Amino acid sequence: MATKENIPYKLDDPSSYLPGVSIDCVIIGYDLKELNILLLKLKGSEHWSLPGGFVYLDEDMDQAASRILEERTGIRLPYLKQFHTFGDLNRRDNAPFIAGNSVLAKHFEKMLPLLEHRFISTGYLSLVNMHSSAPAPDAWSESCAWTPLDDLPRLIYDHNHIVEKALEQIRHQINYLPVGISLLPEKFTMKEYQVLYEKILQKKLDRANFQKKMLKLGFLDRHEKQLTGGAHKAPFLYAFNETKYQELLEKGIGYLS
Amino acid sequence: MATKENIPYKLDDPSSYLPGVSIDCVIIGYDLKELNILLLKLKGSEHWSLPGGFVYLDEDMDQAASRILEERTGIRLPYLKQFHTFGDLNRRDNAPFIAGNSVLAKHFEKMLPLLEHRFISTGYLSLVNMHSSAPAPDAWSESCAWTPLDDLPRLIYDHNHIVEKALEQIRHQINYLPVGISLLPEKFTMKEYQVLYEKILQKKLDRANFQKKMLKLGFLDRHEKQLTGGAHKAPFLYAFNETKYQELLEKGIGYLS
DNA sequence: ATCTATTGTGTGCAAGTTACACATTAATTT
DNA sequence: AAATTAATGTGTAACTTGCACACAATAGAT
Repeated sequence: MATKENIPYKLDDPSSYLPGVSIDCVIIGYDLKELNILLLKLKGSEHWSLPGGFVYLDEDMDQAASRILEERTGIRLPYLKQFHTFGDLNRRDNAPFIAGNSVLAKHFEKMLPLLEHRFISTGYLSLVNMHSSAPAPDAWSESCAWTPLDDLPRLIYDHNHIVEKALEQIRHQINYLPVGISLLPEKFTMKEYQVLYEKILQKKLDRANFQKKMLKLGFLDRHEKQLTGGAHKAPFLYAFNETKYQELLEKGIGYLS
Repeated sequence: MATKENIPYKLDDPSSYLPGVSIDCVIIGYDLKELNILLLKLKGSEHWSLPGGFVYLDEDMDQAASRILEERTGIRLPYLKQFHTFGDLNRRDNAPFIAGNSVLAKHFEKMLPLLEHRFISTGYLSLVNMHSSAPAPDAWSESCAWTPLDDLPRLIYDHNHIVEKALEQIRHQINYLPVGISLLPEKFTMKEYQVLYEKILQKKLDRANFQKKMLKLGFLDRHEKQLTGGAHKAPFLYAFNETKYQELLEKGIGYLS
């Protein structure tokens, strides 16, 4: 596999890359308040984008997705799930960062041939714990930050569309994705777990039935109660039994529609 | 949209195409006996492949899928569903048709630059009535034929893998795909409908429950009985009420797992 | 000691799933 | 022409799941 480390000279050489094909990563995090997405702001520009990049000539696309994410954000995820390929002719229409950005232009002058010609993009998806990883911008980017999904800015290219498709995918596949174990801290209350589902599915769930359903599935270990949470009965803390969770995930977990 | 008709000169000019990106079509048919897939055999070669091709520089990928299918097989389908993109480095390893095929080499001599360099492929899927369309091979192909899925030959490149992924997709999405209306003749017996589901899901279903379930959904119109079917009670013939079927399809129809 | 807000569990009913049973009937056999 | 055969159409009982709401338990506030 080609990486920044073992073949560093390749980084800004367009002939090292497969032309016409790029990858964009939709990385979703959760801070117990709202869903967030990892975005980059290009240097000398006010425009945000998904962390993306091109595929090396001697590299599988799935590997490229992990490498690109790590290079651009510092976050290492061994497994990203491909969800859709975006190939509309006009997908790069909204590219305000290219023209008239001298700071940026210098930075990837050499890469311009790749960027100027049409390329498609394959979207990759992952759910991560926001607090277990510290995003860091790469050389092209001014910042790399978690952004609330409800408050998404206008992104470059068709990246807003890519995010929408990713969220559709998550909603549709929620029973087969490790939403709980990926997005929650090690220990959490049932309420917190439920609210996560409500944020993803964008609808209210019945508290009593949610609790019974998840407990019945048997992948949650109950721990001690968390006190000083307010003037009311204290909730138990729960944690995932990772083995059982992964087993059940293959058959589908939780709320269907 | 670019087509063979309005810009014919483009056909074998590599510079008309987006490099690095191809499309392969998985077209599934059913003859009331078994599931079939549409394959091409290249001229002067014993090797079969999926109908595929490259994307014009001025063409959306979704449009390209329809155009490619029509150019290569004569079958016109306005809508094909993208299901996965195949980007492994070694996906074109099995390419026995390139070396030492003089008949073929002459035919797309000009296209060799596109074929020689690495390209990824996006798989597109459709379900069609085998008997309502007559496949015809293009200039590069010796034949274009329906082939039983149980009896699939070794295909070029990673095309066997692409077919597997497509079938996975069909099984997984069966409740949201128009399997019945696409694969059955206008009128059919409940048994025939059930066997189709059994072929796709690769498991036996309970006859009585299948019948009641499908009837209860209300998208089947019952017609006269078909006689002379054997020494037993004659079955009714059914037909789809297309409006109701499409309505219900969005919410999901039929057998889940 | 009482109140408050939230948690954990129980209950009833509707709906769906699953596995059979049974009556019906077109064509074949006798 | 009557009996037989084999598959169809429908019924039913046991079980599970989904859904709405009730109620008791309780940590901290008053």
